[in-house]
Amino acid sequence: MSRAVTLRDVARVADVSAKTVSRVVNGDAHVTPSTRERVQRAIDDLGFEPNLVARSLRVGRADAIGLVVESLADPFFARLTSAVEQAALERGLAVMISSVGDLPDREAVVVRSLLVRQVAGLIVVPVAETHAHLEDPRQRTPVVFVDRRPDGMDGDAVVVDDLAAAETATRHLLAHGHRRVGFLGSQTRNPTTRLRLEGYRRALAAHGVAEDPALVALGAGTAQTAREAAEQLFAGPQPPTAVFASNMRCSLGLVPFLHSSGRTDVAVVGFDDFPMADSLLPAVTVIDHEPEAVGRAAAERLFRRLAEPDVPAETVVVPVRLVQRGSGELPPPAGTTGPRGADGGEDDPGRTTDAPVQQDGTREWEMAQEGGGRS
Amino acid sequence: MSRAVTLRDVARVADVSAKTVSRVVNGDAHVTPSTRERVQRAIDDLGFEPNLVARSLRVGRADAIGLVVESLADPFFARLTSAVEQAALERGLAVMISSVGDLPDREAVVVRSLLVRQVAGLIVVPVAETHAHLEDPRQRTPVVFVDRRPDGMDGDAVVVDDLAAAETATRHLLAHGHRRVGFLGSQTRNPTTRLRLEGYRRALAAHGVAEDPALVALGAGTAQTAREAAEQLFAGPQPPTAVFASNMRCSLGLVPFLHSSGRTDVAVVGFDDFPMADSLLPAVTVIDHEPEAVGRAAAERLFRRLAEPDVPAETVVVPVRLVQRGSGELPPPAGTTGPRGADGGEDDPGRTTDAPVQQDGTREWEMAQEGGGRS
DNA sequence: CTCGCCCGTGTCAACGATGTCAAGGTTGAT
DNA sequence: ATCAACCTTGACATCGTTGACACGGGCGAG
Repeated sequence: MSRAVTLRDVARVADVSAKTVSRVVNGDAHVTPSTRERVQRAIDDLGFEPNLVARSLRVGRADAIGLVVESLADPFFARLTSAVEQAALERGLAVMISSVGDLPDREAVVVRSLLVRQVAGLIVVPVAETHAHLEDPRQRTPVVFVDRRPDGMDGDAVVVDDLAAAETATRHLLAHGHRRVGFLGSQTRNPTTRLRLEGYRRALAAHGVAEDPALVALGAGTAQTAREAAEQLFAGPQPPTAVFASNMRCSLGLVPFLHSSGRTDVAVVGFDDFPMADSLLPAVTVIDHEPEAVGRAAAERLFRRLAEPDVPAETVVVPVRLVQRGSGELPPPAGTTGPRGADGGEDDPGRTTDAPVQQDGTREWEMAQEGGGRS
Repeated sequence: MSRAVTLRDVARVADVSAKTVSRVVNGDAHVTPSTRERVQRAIDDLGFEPNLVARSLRVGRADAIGLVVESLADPFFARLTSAVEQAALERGLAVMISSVGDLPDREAVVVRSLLVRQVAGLIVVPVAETHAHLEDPRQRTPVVFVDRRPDGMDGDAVVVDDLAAAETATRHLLAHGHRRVGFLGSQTRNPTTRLRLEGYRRALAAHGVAEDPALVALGAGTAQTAREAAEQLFAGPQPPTAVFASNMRCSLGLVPFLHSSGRTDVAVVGFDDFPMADSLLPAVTVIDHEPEAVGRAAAERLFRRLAEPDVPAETVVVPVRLVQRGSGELPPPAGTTGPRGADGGEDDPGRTTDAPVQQDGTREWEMAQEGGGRS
């Protein structure tokens, strides 16, 4: 259990000052090659590794970023996390990760726990109802919001156009003749859910369909509770003939329920693609957005801000697309349909791009200046 | 952009020394109530938050643990990570995470990057071929291996009995009459894959079935490459009638391939449960082990070691069970079967527990002293 | 040749917290 | 009353690194 090797140890062996060793370690150009070589040899001989905690204290910032997500068990956030971690590693930054779970109040706690560790920046999936706990720290630590933006806060964000995407999904079902379209979501205090619910409502309104409160099931925070919410949705006297599952966990609860109860005739569109979606019968139609793309965009945005603290805030809108696989194109059972035929003419065949611009596969994203495009 | 509030600032306001503030912050009992109250008020007034980086430097350890997994995009590791993070949060520890991806050499890099940040301990899913890069640091930083144990290393570990589980899975297929059973796995330098392949071989041998190299497909590191490997498996003149997918990514590649090519008559047993497995037709039979249980057990083990560095190393074996859902019980097509009937008498009906002991739902795990149970 | 500049290197202090030790005060036992 | 033991509190050094600054020497410009 010998003490770790420090700069001073190296300095003694190389017969220079600690400062010079520091210069070599940090690749400072102002070191004579011969000195550099001597120091380097001492470093190698002793197996010196710089203590990043000490460095962090000295420079006032840890070389780590914090990531706060809703749930790591959700494959969407897991893949997002993976992309962030990847991008951070390329820049030599560590990633401290925290998940909030379904206790929104914990967001403030985990954010604080990251801030006291002096993270250089934060990427946050906002979950809490208010974000006052972020206002103050943002003066010192840049924050990039991802997946959604908290109410009334400006700043950098990487989002999808939830409202438009949800409206598209719902219109898709309506266009296939459904009039009793269910909505499955988590909490309305979750801004994402609220926006998606609003999109759902707009689609209904556009089609002149009155909203039936019995068709809106909320409280689906996990696959388990989503399943229960779905059960209730179908327990009523007039169950839906189609359902919009407004996030991956909802799909993961809804779809197994429909399968296990033999209701695979119900049309489904899910928000977020999920594993196996295209191997089910029918395969599940989804609104897809790549979590890796979202994660990477958020990380890049944060890095840019760390490099240039004073550039104006940007909102990156990640495109989504409707992937038609079958479940979303099921017709309603005879007798429940409205005036339109089952083959609604609203959608393009095949894969339809509903987002403002199509991703081109590189890292070019549509960028919108602050405030653009949100309602 | 005002400077952060420090101990000294609080000390000045409360008219005490910095040391006393430190005592209050750390709950030291030797402070007069009146002083404590005065200091506390100053802390609240100023909004003081201790700088954990400074504390870490002083005490020589960061209050964070490192977690190194193979891939966060794999839901198994994502859920494991979630459990570790949860357990760490309860103890006020941060979690720094790194994934290795499919470049085993990166393991040493990411481990190093965590060590220089002075993590108090590491939880590592071993991926690299050698773990010499861990030998030395382990003197200072405890390491718990999880999911598998690297060759020839002792120390704390939380594992599943890969060999026995894979043998069980393969026997299950053989018992249902299959004689051409395929194996889908990643790399044989991955100890997990090697053990599972060995289990597969033992099952074949036990049933007197000769191994056919054409039925062993390796190199499936991602769902995509797994799909390609599966395609090759079925491209040969004598394709398998059953396949053992030796990890989740393999299942995630194999199953969609079988579905999209209309080969849902092929029997499948997967290692690791995956989302939607029970909603597919046929539902997928799997060897299930709870990633949350594995993660939590690893975290608990690490915490115990941090508290008592000198207790002997322990290996925690997490139980697995075979979950029969249909795909693993499919009979071989007529004409390919051996002497046994389709309804092999080897397995119990319903859910079978193959691990040494059944988990009882609490945190009691079967503990094995070092060296027990591995071959 | 001299002045000034830059280059290589070193000295010193500081980042913000805490361990060590000691001072002064109080309490209790004799 | 006296002394020991204890309690509260503070001064100081220190964790390992880096920023600010200084110093001496070489070199180019005038």
